Amino acid sequence: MPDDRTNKVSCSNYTYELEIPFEIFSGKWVPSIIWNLSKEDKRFGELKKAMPKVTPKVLSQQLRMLERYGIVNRKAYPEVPPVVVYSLTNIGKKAIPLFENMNEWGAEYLEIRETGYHC
Amino acid sequence: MPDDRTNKVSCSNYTYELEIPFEIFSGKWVPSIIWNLSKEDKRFGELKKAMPKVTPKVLSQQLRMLERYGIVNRKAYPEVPPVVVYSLTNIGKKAIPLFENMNEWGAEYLEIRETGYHC
DNA sequence: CGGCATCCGCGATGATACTG
DNA sequence: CAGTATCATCGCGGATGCCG
Repeated sequence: MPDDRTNKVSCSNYTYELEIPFEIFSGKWVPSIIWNLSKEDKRFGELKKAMPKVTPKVLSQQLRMLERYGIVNRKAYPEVPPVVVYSLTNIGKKAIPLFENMNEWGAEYLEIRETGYHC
Repeated sequence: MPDDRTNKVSCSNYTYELEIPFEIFSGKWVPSIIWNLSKEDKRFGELKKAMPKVTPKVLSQQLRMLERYGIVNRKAYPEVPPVVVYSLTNIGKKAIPLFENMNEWGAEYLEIRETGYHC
């Protein structure tokens, strides 16, 4: 987690910069969140609808965490009922290609390991 | 975890193939393991030396898991004292670019977020 | 609608000691 | 050298309920 006051990750606690994305993206629902937001900005309820198996509490938690990390923007409109729109920040958007590559690798992995395997 | 008998991940339990790499690479020390093995094959003790903060138990656990997923090869030579060499499989090697990209993104992230930040 | 407060279980990780 | 055995811990994530 980022520092409480600065919301920044500490500089020197890593052996490789590699550990930073693994720390940031390690939440159970983070990949799905970013995957969804990469297509379009979404309201809390829309995200929730796209991810039926996550509870609101945990979804909210992970969104807040991503916000502190500077990966997502949270924009709240003070209306009744409330409207809250989440979007990816610039650095967040720069992570999208990573996720696309991961997705490709995942497909390749399945292909290699599941060939001839009845599903 | 892979199926007990086939050691294969199930075909249909994923919303996106994206979830597969996140499942496989989610172990706390997995990034370091793969990062190390991407440079050269290594014996258990060499890996342990390169990762001072992991206990042998957990290192062994995560190596076994990666072996079941088909990411690493384990080659044991029946000598005294024993020699065990770990290496990346083909599909494991195909993940190296992903890790390099993650590393780059991590560096970029630090640069953006830590500019002007005293470490 | 978009949360937060509270309680809780469990799996992943860690510490320590021991072994073929 | 390359692990296993045992026990302890700890925090993520889930369930439920309430609120502005």
